[in-house]
Amino acid sequence: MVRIVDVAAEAGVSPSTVSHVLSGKRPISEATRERVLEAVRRLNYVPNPAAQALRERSASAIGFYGSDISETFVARNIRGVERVARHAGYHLLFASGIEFDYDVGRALDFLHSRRLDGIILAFAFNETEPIPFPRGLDCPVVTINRAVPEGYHSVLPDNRRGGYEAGRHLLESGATRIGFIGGPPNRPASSERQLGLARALEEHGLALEERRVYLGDYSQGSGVIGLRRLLEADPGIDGVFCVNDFTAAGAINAATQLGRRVPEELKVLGYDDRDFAEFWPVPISTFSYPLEEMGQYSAELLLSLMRGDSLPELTHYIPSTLVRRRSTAS
Amino acid sequence: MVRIVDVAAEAGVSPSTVSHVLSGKRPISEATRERVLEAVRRLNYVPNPAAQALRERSASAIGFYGSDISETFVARNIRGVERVARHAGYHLLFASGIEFDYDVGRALDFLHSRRLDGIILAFAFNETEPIPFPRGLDCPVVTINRAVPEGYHSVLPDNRRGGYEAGRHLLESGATRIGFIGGPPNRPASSERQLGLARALEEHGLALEERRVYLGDYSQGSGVIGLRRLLEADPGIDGVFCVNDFTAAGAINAATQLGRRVPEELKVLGYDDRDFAEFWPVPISTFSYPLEEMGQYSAELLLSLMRGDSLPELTHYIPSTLVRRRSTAS
DNA sequence: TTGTATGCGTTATCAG
DNA sequence: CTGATAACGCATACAA
Repeated sequence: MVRIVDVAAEAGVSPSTVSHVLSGKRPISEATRERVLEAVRRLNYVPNPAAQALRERSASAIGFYGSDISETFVARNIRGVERVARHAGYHLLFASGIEFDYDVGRALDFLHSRRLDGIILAFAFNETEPIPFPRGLDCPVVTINRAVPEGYHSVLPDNRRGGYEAGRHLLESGATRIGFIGGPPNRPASSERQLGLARALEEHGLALEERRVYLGDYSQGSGVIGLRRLLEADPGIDGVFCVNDFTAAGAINAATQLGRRVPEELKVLGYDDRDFAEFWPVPISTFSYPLEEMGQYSAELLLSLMRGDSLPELTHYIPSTLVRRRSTAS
Repeated sequence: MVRIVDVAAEAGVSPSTVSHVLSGKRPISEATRERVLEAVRRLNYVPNPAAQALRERSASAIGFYGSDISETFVARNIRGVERVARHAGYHLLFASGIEFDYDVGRALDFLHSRRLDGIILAFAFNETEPIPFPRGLDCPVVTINRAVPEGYHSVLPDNRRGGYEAGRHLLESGATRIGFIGGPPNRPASSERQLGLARALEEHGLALEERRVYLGDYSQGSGVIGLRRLLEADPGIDGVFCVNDFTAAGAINAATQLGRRVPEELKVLGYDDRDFAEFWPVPISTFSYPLEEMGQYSAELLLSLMRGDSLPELTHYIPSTLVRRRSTAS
């Protein structure tokens, strides 16, 4: 492996000159500069990152913890993170929750043992549960899609607003007896969307009636069952907001089987903009997240923190965007 | 940050003793051993990885290049890789193709600059194109889902066999006039599945007739168009093998619109086992890949290579598994 | 504008 | 069984 001294010898200068040429941290005469750069090129010199890290007390690396990388949303976050990180000269060290039995504490210890300059934690939507959260970390941390008690900065989708816009959209498309098929009651993503929906209805002088709410488990199956239950409770329902596209797909399937035409007799609105939403037999109206942007934003946040900036707001809400398709056409 | 000398002081021994206790590379008396371990615990000592890397000439890190991490398949590969890598004490450095405009060479240079001990390249299925492949790397490399000219080891799905089994399955479920909706002609995944299908038909005394083949672009839309074309060319078609589930979904949509009942009048078989295949209005029979296992296997391969083993076969085929659902029920 | 010398924290060689 | 010491490759404080 070629070292800085080799380059120095080749260029006929001292190692420190080579170092300074490369870092630009002190003035160098154009002549020697050229010579050094030429030598670097000729020998194909790349600084040894371990030596740099040892010397600089910084690995130039950011840790990315993805609770479940095989979940598209987490995977898309990482793209945004990567773009910003690499641009700033940082590498990404990867750790997934699955390998640590979703024990964030252990995963963080692991990342931490690598002396990273910062850590980003990206969580899947609809995820299983509270975070058994870590002890004191001595590097900046930003979380995506999960607010964390201890006051770390987090980047979150604005679920409340999404739910509100869902309500507005269903009302605008002509529905008046509107139901909700959600996830388990303890999941913020679901309950906040429900709250948003309720507010939109209230503003319109309507209530989100108890009997028109079914809480399932985010699955397609709970869309099927949920829709049946809702129609039993109130056969006049003409619009359903589903907590995600899986549930919406199930609801549409069930509606079709029961002979209710979507969207003519029943509007169905999903969330997440999964790939299949676009080409479902009845294309599903839904909300899409700016997932890469969320990754990007969180990385920018982290870089600020790493620079020592102290940023005021700890929670950063990112809006989702309504995607209009046939399932809610009026 | 606590260093090895601190631990040594705390335990009343020399740094070298601490090092040896931790590495187990030379005999240590039980007494000092205990004392050292106790000190390590008390001070919460973690060796500085940069110093280790500098000294050991190895970063204990593996590079993972994912051509497109937001593609579920690549994402699931990484899980298998991670499991094996971490178990062997390696960390994962991440780089995605998108950030390098899919220029594998540049991405590899990047990873390489980190002096990694090995590199895994995972490619998406159905991907855009030939690999502009890298110059001489001085560390072991294994690719997933893409054979590479220069003789690197690669782990590939057995598409030929998948196509063959698709043909057998369609025949067994009663179809005799069987068509194929594929991807672009230059994609090995598609053409190999087609070849496998053709062979299964031939063994049965049937031919995969030209007019019963439509080559699209892997999308849902090409399933729609493809099925129409196929039915125009031969209204008697009673079975279609689609190159993936998107295409199969489109084919089912089109069939339904044309009044052909699936599976009663037409069997449709997909590939990939996408999430929606399971709950498509007509659940889609398909093939699932052992994606994590492929990741695992490639990591094991890489570790062997890193140990200096020289392994004979360069290409390792992994079979996919038929998943029987309603779309091909007899 | 350039060069010399030191230390980052670890491991391993050599001596005891 | 244990300890002192050198070296890994770099960046910088200091000297010129």
